[in-house]
Amino acid sequence: MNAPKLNEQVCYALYSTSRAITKAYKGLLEPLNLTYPQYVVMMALWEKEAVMISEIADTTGLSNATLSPLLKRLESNGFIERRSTDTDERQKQLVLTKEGKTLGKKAKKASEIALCATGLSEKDAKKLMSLCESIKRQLQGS
Amino acid sequence: MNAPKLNEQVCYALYSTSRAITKAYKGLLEPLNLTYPQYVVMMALWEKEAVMISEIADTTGLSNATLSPLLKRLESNGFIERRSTDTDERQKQLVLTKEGKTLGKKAKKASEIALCATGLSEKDAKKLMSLCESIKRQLQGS
DNA sequence: GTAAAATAGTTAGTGTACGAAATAATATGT
DNA sequence: ACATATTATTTCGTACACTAACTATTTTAC
Repeated sequence: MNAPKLNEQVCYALYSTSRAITKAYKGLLEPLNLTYPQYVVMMALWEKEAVMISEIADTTGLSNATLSPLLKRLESNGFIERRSTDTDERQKQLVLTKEGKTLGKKAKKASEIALCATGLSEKDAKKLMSLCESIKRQLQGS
Repeated sequence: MNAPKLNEQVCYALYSTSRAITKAYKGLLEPLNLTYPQYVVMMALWEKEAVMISEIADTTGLSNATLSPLLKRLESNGFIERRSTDTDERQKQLVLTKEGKTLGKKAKKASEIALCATGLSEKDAKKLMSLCESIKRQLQGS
């Protein structure tokens, strides 16, 4: 039958590998009280400290609709605070709590273990990331 | 601050690229009445025709809990049938309907357009897939 | 031959993910 | 000035995605 085959699909390779990695991260992030998507959002915050929700949406590529409840969970876990701005009542600023900042250092170790677990050489890791970047650029453009 | 950075993470590169591709597929699969995960399951079925649910779980890496409702949707859309086996009342066999088989040919075109949209050369596509395979192997083993 | 272990699927509960509609506040055009 | 448009975020509805608990059928072990 002339139908697409699972093992020939670049897209499936990325999809399944991404899921495998998320699973591998689970054990590393659970002690930190984070899920993988929450960890992604925290990474965006560790780099910038005080940002609006839309900025996080831009840098992570996650939709506002996804972020809204996720950020509430991060807040109720005590990692961030959401305060509205003085100048514009619509936008909300995200600020790391002391606990949220501390988390950054612990997470550093988790990310190193995870990279190790992939078994990638530094060169392969770089290659993989550049291929991914090129795909994203291409898809954005079209 | 000594925290992990988004753009240095192989894992995030895969995670975000996979999401970008799924989004790109959306427009291609919508006319076929399929979501991306449903399309993945259908690919597994187009290769083997009559299989048990656990086999699909093995080949796709999706959990039974994920597959159970997804297969119900595929059934209610008329692409597959789920019948229980004579020999073992527990297991259910998945069989493609005529419509389900026809879908394979239409999907072939969608998958080609999607691969094109990534902008990858054949060589890069192969490289990417082999890197992904190596990561999955490594994570499975540990 | 029957109690206990194993197996195949489903269900429950939590947390993404997204598009589209809703809400609320600010900016703009006349 | 004030109706209209724009912007920032939330809510709604649908569909994954996973672990753990449950149900229902075999196996197996004694």
